[in-house]
Amino acid sequence: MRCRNTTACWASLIDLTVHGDKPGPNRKGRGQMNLFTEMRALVIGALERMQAEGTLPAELDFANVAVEPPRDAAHGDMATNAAMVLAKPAKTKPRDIAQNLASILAGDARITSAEVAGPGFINLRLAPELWQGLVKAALEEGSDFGRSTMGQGKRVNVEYVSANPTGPLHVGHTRGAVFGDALASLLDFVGFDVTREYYINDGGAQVDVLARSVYLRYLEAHGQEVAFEDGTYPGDYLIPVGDALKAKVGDAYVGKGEDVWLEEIREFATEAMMDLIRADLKALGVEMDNFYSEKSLYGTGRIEAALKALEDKGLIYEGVLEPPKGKKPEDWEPREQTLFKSTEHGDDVDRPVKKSDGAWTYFAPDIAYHYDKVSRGFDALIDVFGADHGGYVKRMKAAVSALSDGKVPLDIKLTQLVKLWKNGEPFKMSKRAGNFVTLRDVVDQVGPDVTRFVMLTRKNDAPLDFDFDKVLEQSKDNPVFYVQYAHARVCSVLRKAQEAGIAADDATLVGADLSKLDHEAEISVARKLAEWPRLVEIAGRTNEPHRVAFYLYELASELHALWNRGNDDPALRFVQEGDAATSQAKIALARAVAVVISAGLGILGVTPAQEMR
RNA sequence: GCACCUGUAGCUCAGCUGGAUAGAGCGCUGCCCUCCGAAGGCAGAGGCCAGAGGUUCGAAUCCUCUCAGGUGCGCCA
Repeated sequence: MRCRNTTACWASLIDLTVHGDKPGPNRKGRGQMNLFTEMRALVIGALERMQAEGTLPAELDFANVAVEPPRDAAHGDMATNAAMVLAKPAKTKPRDIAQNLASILAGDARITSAEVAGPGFINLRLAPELWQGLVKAALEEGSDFGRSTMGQGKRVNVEYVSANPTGPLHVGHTRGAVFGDALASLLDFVGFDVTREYYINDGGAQVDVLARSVYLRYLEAHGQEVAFEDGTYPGDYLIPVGDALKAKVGDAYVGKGEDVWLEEIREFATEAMMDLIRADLKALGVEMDNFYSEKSLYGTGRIEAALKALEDKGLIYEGVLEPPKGKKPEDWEPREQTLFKSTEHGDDVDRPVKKSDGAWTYFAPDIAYHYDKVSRGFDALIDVFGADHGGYVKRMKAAVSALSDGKVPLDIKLTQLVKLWKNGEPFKMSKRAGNFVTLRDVVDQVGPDVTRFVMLTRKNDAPLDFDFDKVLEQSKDNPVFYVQYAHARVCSVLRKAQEAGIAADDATLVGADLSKLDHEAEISVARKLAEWPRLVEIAGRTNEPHRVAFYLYELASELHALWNRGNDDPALRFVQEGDAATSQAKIALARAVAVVISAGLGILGVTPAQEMR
């Protein structure tokens, strides 16, 4: 196991060895079908037999023994590295182990061939019955096919969006929202108990600015001329808030000083903004389990309690920080501040928790918030930040490490910028100017499904180009369309079967004679289907939902390829006129693809299309 | 100056706790669609995985250094 620093390691949370030996019941009580873990169990069993026979030493660690899909399909269906991994500890040549192991494996009914290749790989070919069984399992388990118990029901808190309640969500937030939401769904799918959370930054100076901006709109609503100077939010979205305030309090605040209205307007405006944000999220299909208010930390002793916890560990002191080396602020002068000794938990410098005037820094409530998350008993935490917050990763991890005594891992995922394009021109946004591109702008134009899928077609830490024209294009160049089209084609096949008088409901298909599925082109699709349970575990282990999107593209590609083969070879078409039994077997395969696409899109939060127009 | 992220085909990007001859789409080249499933299909060319060392049976992947780009660096959240 490899951990980057002394803080708790995310990977340590889950047992990294694949445990498919005994398929445990999932939440619906159904068995789990994962051919890779099944074959790995077979390999391990064979190795143990070799130990019993004395051809392998008794004391061996099988943790690194893997059964994987080969890169080149010509190598077979699956490959194991067992011989190479074990050669050294067993003090034997890889090929000797491999020969022995291969002959044992070849004796199993599920294996049609086991060949030693390359430096000591064993390439396995699986009996057709296994692929047929897999298709059947996919149909039986439906949307639960691929669901894993890897997370062991451990509780994970995923915090995402957490935009300041000062305006509507913009495109950058959209990516964070989609990413966080898909990640949460993914973790749920692999067996974690997930809480989706939004941290409302309603305690800082920015909500005072909001209140003053709303006050200006309020005066405007009373017919006054107002000027939006620097340091106010000039966006139009505050006009209705000013109107609403007028409707609520009449002219009670007109001509009055801040001491009269600031606090109340702040409350009013923040609530209005959160309503706006909640509506934005809903339009995107994001639903939080919990909204956590920063303000609730102030005046309740909770920040003090969190800092006390650090102090009790000897991690708080009064000191003076060194100025930054390269870019020295003009007005730099040494000041004594209250500091958190984050360097003891992997940070580069200690961080201030109090400003020079004695007020808390923004970091203090963040510490308290994460302390609260730890106290609520989560086994792991995930924060999704914009890439511009990359500088806070280490200090946040340090804080959580200190507060949980290294027991609760915190993974922080950064989402990179989204570049918008339209008509070949880049779209610019500027929150200050008040004319930024909002989440609504995007969702209204292309819909939530396209928005979500496209946002996940790139790794979270890579910049993303979002082209309004291209994402709506109905062609193979557009992954959204390509995947949706595959699902729609299956739906079309089902409709066609019905027209031909062939029963194609799932109950019938499960009972179909799948032994008819023996063509290489069909097995190829089943082989890709078999990767699904494995893929979601990898994606869940790395907290990378984009892998699901890429997999779905590959799976769709397999279906399209089979469909195209049907153009040339009528025997490969799904609906075989006048032959219900054969049709049902082929349709079962297609339907299994649709089931997985549907489940995968479900994780991404995208609705599968029944038909394309 | 320091930290983090990024560097893979002409372009945009995948690449599995390290695995075999590094993949996809676009673009390019060639072939195929009068009709039954072409909002296309098939095939091909195209790579010093930024560079240099190291660890390993094995490195795009792990470690060190260098180069290039991005982001961030107390009294802003």
